[in-house]
Amino acid sequence: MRTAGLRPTRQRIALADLLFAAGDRHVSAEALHEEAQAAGFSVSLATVYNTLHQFTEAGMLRIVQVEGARTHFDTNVSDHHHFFIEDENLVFDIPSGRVEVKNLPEPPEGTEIANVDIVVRLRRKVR
Amino acid sequence: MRTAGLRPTRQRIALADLLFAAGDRHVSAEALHEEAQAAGFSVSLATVYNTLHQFTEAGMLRIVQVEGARTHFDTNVSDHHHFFIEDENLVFDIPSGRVEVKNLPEPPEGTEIANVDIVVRLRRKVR
DNA sequence: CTGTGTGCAAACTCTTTGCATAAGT
DNA sequence: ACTTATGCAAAGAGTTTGCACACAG
Repeated sequence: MRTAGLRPTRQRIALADLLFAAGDRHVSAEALHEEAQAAGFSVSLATVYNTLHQFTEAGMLRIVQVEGARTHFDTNVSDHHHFFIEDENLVFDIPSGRVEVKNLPEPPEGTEIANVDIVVRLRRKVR
Repeated sequence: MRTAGLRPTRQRIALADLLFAAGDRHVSAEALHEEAQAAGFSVSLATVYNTLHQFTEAGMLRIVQVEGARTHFDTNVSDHHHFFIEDENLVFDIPSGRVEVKNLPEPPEGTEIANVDIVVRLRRKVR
């Protein structure tokens, strides 16, 4: 954290604990905020946003934009793709190395590919 | 339009004209609203939103969610994917039939794939 | 005429910002 | 002490909604 030029404040440490304790996670700012409250320490929502963005700039998180409005932050910063269950606001990784994209067209004149995002939208089976 | 159970009102007709006159288009509500104003007939932004959603439900448009916040509506309702130039808010189709996804993993127990969206994010080459 | 559509403004959701206070080093 | 972070509340962007008036059938 220090190497990223970020002061290890209480709030940042607490949020980092929540984020990186378990394996890969996908959180929205609001979800993380609630989680922090539930865990008993108070952080303002604004600070959660700030912190998430600072972590993102430091390369510790990446942003996954799977739906309008809400932004999801992913603790897995390697190159991979996502499942998304619409009705539940749930994002999770597609096991990496599995998906392969073939025949990507050349990008138009004067542009280059920044990255390729694949989102597989899921729905619950109604039985 | 009538077959979709939608009354062909002035506003709807005018918006449909703008949308379907030329080939495939990708518009945001705001962009279409401005375009209507520029074309000399007044439609309220709320009506543009309503109309776009009604057209979407009628299967005449599809929603492309490539970035946070803004929603893009696509007049090409066939199965295809998109290029997106971030800094210009520009969405356009990847020539269909070209891209192919291999090795898609099985969706988790109890879910099924609703659809697969591929967004190729582009950036302008700086020369 | 009757019912659906439109326009306006207010409400809403998610996110960002400004500024005084608090906390790290 | 000096500087950077935090918290709050207000502002902002995009979208939706409620309700009176207008218009298509």
